[in-house]
Amino acid sequence: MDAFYASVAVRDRPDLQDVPVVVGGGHRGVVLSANYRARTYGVRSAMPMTRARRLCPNAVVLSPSFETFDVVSRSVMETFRQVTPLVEVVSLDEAFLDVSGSVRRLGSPYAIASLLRARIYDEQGITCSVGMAATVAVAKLASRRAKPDGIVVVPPAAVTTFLHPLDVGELWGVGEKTSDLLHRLGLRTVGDIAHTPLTTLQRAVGVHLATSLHQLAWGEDRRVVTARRGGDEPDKSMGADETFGRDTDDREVVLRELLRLSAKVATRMRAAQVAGRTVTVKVRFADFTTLTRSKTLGEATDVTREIYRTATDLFTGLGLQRARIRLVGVRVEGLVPRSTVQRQLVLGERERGWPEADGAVDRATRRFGAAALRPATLLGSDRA
DNA sequence: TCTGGGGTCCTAGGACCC
DNA sequence: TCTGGGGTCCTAGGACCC
Repeated sequence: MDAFYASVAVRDRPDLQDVPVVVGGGHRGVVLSANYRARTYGVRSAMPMTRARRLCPNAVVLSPSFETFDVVSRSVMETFRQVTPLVEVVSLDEAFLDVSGSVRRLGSPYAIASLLRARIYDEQGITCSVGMAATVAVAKLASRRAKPDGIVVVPPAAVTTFLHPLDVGELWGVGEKTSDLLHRLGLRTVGDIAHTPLTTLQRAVGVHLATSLHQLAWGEDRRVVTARRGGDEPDKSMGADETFGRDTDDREVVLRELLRLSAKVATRMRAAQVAGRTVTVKVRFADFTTLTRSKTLGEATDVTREIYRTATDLFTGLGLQRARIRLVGVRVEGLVPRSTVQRQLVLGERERGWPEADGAVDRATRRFGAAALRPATLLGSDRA
């Protein structure tokens, strides 16, 4: 989809059609999506909202509505599945389709792309762009070239001609840091990567990335499209973090936030019927430096109190003195199905304890809403 | 009022086991 | 003529993706 969140947000607001629109906001947020009008001012995704407002003071800022994005996304994916069952959902607004089996029924790949774009525009009122190639990686790059509202085909014979002039940063797996590193080494284009000895590349960016980049630079990509929906595979970790409205050095404020985040994560884990062994706490300071501390428990847990206790131990272990803290986070890794963990009986432990309390909280909030029941420490932490 | 929140994967060192 | 090799697990940090 082109500028997905922004497109959906303005879809029912014709008055905003030719106005710069930015989806994002929050007190210290970033741009989640900007329509093409806003982009002419230099506004980009992931940019701090402060900067976006400075670049484009007359932009209309809309809050994201993920429920709506989710609904639109699901229908778009269903439309894709009418063309081929081989739809690999990458994110809310992106998917790979293997249409090789649909050609006889629906015509050339180009015709299929046109059909899809027309259907999605009719049904959802938003535009999308399609890249077509014999490999997933090249199709992805082609789709970027096709934006907005277009189609780009890269036939097999044209792959290296298409790839080699591109900046190294275009390749999947090359972000800002690696791009800078490669540029410093004089490697600016995908062609440069292709013509650099693999060993040289490996010394620069590590064996794994080097091998993958070298292959991609020559258009080699063994990945196949696998029919997959978002959330098909179980999560390996679940976490939550939050940036404070303003930096804090108040230990009580931090601990309260750790409790809120622990409860949020544990609730999600119980809903998904998983438990995890490793608890990680993340702390970001006012200067944006970030550290993590983790602890692996003897057995997996989904108990709010156990996650919280581990998180506070880890935080306390840092021995911070009046540090200005910007963000804290809690993550649980090593998730396994709840049914596979057998709770160890601890000598002297109550027959009923925190796990039962969690169960009661879950049942109450299912019936009466998330605001129905919460630790007293967290009362008054929002307006509910 | 610079810089969100949800994830995954890789690297590297050290402990520990056989 | 000091101390191998292979493996797993844990921890911390970092890069990347959407």
